Amino acid sequence: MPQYQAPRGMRDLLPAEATAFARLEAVIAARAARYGYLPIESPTVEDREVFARTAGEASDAAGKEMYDVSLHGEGGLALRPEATAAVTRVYLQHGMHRAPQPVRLYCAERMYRGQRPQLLRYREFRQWDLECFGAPEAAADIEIIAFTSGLLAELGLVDVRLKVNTIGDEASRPRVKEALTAYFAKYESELDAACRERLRTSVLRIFDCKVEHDREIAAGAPKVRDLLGEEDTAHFASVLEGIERLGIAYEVDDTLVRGFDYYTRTVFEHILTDPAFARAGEIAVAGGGRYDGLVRTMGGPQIPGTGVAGGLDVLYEALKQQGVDLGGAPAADVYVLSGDPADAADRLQLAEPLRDAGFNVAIDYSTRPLDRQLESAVKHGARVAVIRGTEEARGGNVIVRDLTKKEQRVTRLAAAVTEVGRHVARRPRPTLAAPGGEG
RNA sequence: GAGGCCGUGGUGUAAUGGCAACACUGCGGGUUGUGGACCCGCCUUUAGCAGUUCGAGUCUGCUCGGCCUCCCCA
Repeated sequence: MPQYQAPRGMRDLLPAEATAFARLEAVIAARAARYGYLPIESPTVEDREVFARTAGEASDAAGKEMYDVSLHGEGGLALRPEATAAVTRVYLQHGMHRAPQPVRLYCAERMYRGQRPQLLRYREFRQWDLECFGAPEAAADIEIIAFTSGLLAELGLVDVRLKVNTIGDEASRPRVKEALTAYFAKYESELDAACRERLRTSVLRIFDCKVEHDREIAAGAPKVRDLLGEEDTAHFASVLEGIERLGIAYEVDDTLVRGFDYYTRTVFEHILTDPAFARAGEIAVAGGGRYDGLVRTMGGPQIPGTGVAGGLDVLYEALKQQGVDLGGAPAADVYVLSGDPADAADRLQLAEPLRDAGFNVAIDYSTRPLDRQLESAVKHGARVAVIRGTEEARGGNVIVRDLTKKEQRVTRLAAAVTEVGRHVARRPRPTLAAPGGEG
């Protein structure tokens, strides 16, 4: 065991995984852009209250699981456990509620929860997130769901199912709570400790309980949907109709409620169905819903919102489990070698035009014998070796050797780029200019 | 946070309480000298700290870490 290791529940992404995650994020970001969602980034650290006030007292993520941050003994800050409240803070702080609505925002950041680590559950994990502010219409919910289902399909994830439910708006909430509290109170002595606590703090979450007897009790509870007002019902009907029109498979789950108290009306989750992940609970690869009271809760005006967040770590594992090719770290295309132990500067100089031409070029810095250098180049995954400092490669010549075909050719130094190009493709180079006009 | 299982070089494995072994990888050296070969050597060792014992990788306790269940959720 090494002396130092990554903190509990946090992990390092090595080149192959780091590359795969970057590609995954790029696919999601591009899709978000296609849906008109603009990227933002926000600090890893926020005022503790941003989460504590919005998530609800029954939420562990924004309660006992929060990572408190202190500076010189002063507290009040926390590592963000979820995205929505943080993005809402950004929205309000920068006066985006006075920009043309709706405001559609996308981000992909790391989240932190001080939970006990398990498979696919880390203390530091990555989430992609879409938030749409200022759109009360069911169409916004539908689009968010469509985005997510489409994303998973685009990536090749098929072992997944969509659950949808409505929990009503804030006007219905007192009626819902009253009815459910009255029902569950009759069984209070039979409920387990956690649910007795929820009876006081967050009745709806009793539906989340996994204790068998509690589930039986919950099965007899009044359906939330039957307690809602006309507008809630109409909204939900529109959502369902919309998803159907788009050909998205779904199921209504009467007991689906989410872990944060700010949700209103629409809630949904995309659940993994592969047996490898089908444990006692269900693992959600994405989930979200509407939060029409959140902006006001945070001190802003009454502005509705709807959004979705998904775990990148979960997504990555699910795709891998399903055999989707996630690629690996791009190895160097070209390795520069030399038989001359004293030509370090020449090797460096030789690599530059190749790099400018778009090849990934690594250099063997050593003075090892040439065969060792070749062996090393192969083990580093290079496809082509460019060799100088030998008998053949003299007077402005270099050898370009295809390491796969084991064929080589002596060429003028000036023609090296062209010759290498016959064996490996140039890689596209990112630029600063926004493609397709202003971004 | 609660309960359970587990932890041997970089990786994968072995070792009735009695000399920690093997394979692969990596590094150094050699043979060869434009490659995946062969030979020699090295990688400071049983996650850490205590304890029981003549003697601990093996037994006990604590700590750290991983996995599973509860909890919670991505």
